[in-house]
Amino acid sequence: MAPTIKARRRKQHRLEILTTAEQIFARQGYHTTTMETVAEECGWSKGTLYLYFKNKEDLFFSILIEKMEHFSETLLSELKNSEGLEGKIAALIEAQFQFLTENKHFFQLVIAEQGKVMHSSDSGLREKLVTQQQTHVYELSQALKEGMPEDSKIDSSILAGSIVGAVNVHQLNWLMATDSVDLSHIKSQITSLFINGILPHENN
Amino acid sequence: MAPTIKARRRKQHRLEILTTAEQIFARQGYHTTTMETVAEECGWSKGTLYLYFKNKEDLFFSILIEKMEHFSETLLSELKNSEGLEGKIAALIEAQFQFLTENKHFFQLVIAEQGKVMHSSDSGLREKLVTQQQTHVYELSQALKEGMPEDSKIDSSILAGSIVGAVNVHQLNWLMATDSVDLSHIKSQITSLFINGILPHENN
DNA sequence: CTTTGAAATGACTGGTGGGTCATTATTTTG
DNA sequence: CAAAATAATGACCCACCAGTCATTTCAAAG
Repeated sequence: MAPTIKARRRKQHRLEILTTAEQIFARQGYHTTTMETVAEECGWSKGTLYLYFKNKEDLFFSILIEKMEHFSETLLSELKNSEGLEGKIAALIEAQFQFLTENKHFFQLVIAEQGKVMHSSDSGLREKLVTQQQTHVYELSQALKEGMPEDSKIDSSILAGSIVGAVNVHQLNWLMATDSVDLSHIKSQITSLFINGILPHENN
Repeated sequence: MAPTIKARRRKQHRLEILTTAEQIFARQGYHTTTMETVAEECGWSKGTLYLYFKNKEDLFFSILIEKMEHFSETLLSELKNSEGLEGKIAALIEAQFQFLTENKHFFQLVIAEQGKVMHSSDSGLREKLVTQQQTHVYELSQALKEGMPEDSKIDSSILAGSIVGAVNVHQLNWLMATDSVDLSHIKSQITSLFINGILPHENN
């Protein structure tokens, strides 16, 4: 139990760096952010960063991977607690918007730095994140499937992907918009859209 | 009429550069592509590129802006030629996938380099492209509106955005996938999803 | 064939920023 | 308190590349 105290401080420092770096990367983008800047904003010196992360890419991917895990777990638990396909879809959309408003910076990163992920020089890190994202959508689709009849003609993975994509676009709009956007309106519209399609129905 | 011959050659050269650069940017990403590489692949020398484009960003944004225009026009004309909301939605989805298969590189750029656009140092170019993208979705939503009843509860701009987003996700999957993906299956699933929602209906 | 001006070249430069490591500060241990 | 171990520092190095410009090539005109 002796290492606990030192290890704990290390974890804490690491987390501080991750949190600060996340904000800066989100604000300035990966390439225009320097390790020097991150260090300053953290209150450490540049060299110290390299005691916690192998290099700039490692720092960047650590942010994405660790937060993505949290995000994924949150969504899945919401899905499991909801009944029926309609309920699950509503919960999925709701949870994504909820997470967005609490984690603006993270979403800015995910959306803006897709290219950084695709063209990373560290194939190990890239693979890890890509796999994680695929697993994420797969698990969503499995959770949705639980609410679907056996003989449904709907491909649950396409459904999951479509919902994620539709939500993403509006999240991006919201993040970039200068004027205010009514998120709850968007939320209910999308939900109704996926449940009812364009056919005239009673609205929620 | 004397300048025509020279001007035409210039246009032609410019286009060759744009086309080649598009491929390289798509393959390697913006930041890992050097002007030297572009020049080599074009069969020109580096200095020559600067006779046609002010700088690297100008080259990059020119690709996006000029092709986006083409893309937008194509979609709109397809929408105008389709009857009814269902027809328009089907046409929109169809046209996007069609354009995708004919312009892989362009979509890779659009998806991967969102961050480059957001964090560009040239605010003029950035504004221009962002406005263009907003206009694009707005025009799509107006075109969809033509097929909608006056009193519809559906917000056409949210509908347009959602379709674009849903399609994007699957396009991204297709672009990154190592194994083959059945695009036509995805196409018909998405179409049916937006028209019917998740409710059991007769399928197309 | 010569002249003239536009087009093309590519060696060179200057700024940048990731990553290192010898040195210094701090903490722990004996 | 001293010695040893650990943490933190930041000046420095160097690879990289966008952009330049003096020089050369080419083509058209006379």
